[in-house]
Amino acid sequence: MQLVEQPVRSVREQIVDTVRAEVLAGAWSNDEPVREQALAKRFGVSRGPIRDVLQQLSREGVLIYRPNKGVRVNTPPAEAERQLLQSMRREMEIFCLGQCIDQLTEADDEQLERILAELTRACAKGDLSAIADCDLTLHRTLVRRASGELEAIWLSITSRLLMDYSRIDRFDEIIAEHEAIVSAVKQRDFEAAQKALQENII
Amino acid sequence: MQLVEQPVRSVREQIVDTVRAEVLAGAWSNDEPVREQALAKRFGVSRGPIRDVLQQLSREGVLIYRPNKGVRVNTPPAEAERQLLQSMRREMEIFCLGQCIDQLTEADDEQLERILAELTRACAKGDLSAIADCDLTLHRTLVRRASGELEAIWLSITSRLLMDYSRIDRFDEIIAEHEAIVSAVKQRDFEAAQKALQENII
DNA sequence: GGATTGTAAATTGTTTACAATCCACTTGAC
DNA sequence: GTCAAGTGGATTGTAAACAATTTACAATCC
Repeated sequence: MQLVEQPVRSVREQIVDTVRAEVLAGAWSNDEPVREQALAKRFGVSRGPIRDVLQQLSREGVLIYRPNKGVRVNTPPAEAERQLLQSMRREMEIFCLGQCIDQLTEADDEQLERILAELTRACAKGDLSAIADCDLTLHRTLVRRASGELEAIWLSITSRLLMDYSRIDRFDEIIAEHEAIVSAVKQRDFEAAQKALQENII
Repeated sequence: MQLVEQPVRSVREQIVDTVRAEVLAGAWSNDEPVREQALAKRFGVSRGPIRDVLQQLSREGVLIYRPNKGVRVNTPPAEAERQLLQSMRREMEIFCLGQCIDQLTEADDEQLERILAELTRACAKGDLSAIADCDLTLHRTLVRRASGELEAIWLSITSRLLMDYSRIDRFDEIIAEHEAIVSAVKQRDFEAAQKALQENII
């Protein structure tokens, strides 16, 4: 019998996160189509689960799907849309912060620290894919604590915003900004955490 | 060769819209699980496409998925979440209205009128499922004209908000509010349309 | 009697096979 | 030489069979 809520992510979820991180880091070409069979072979599963993965990432806006033509990497949103999405992302994260900050546990703090350490290591190595994944995961952890319902919406907004993540190169800024967030959260200082979030989401 | 953007919806999309409308109208029980095979038989397809449909509706928040246990109807969001989602929905629709109102064509006007007529007919018959579908489709049409990218996000917000649509019974108000929206849009009156939207999204 | 274990049916998850569609290239007429 | 239709390979869409998991119920033990 299972005592704690399963931290075990299904195979499909792992593939989703892996592919998303790679796309956000710019590892894939924008024009080249994504082939189902190639991914199936790479991850050692059949095309069925891969199709699920591609469908989910399409709904997130990371990939774009056209009937009978498969999927390809999506393009970043236009400036007007980007501003709207940015505004919505801020609104959501601050809401979620307010919802969850008072019921966070030490285990949550430790997890945030782990992600932060992983982010630092990824920056040191210049591993864009890992950096994108850590950045997303850190924010996502807070959102999820507030509401699993909102997580899916938040993800489809934020993924689109990070579509040009590969342009980012100021690693030191990334680390500093996320250190500020984690530090404020650990002290349960809502005002400071909110401020740190605002400055990170630009 | 295809000149206009394909108005032909795939079979899966049609099933998605049908099931969503039924769930929003309260036609399905909240506790009873949704069985893949039953749906496959009903729509005359195999389980593959049905699984795609269920996955999409789960990501929209209409259904909720648990590994190895299938899906069931989701519950409406809590009050705090509801207010956030409502605020985001308004923000999005008004943004989309501003983006699309100046490039709408007469064909768009006619489509809006058709949906409005369908909505009126559905209200006369008291067909909750059709009412929910028409309501959603009318707003969705405007959003889609502005941006296909935003449509998916908007849908996952609005579907959750309409999860307790079945409570609605003031059919005359529904008709009046949507008539106001369509009327203002047809006159390309942004201010009036914005006001009508604000009053409809409460 | 109540709890626990074992078993069979039902359901989901995955794979495999096949049909439909698309795409690039060839072929042929003009 | 250019453009059109045809053709073969590749890719996606669907269906059906198989494996893994869950669920309900019966049998067993204390």
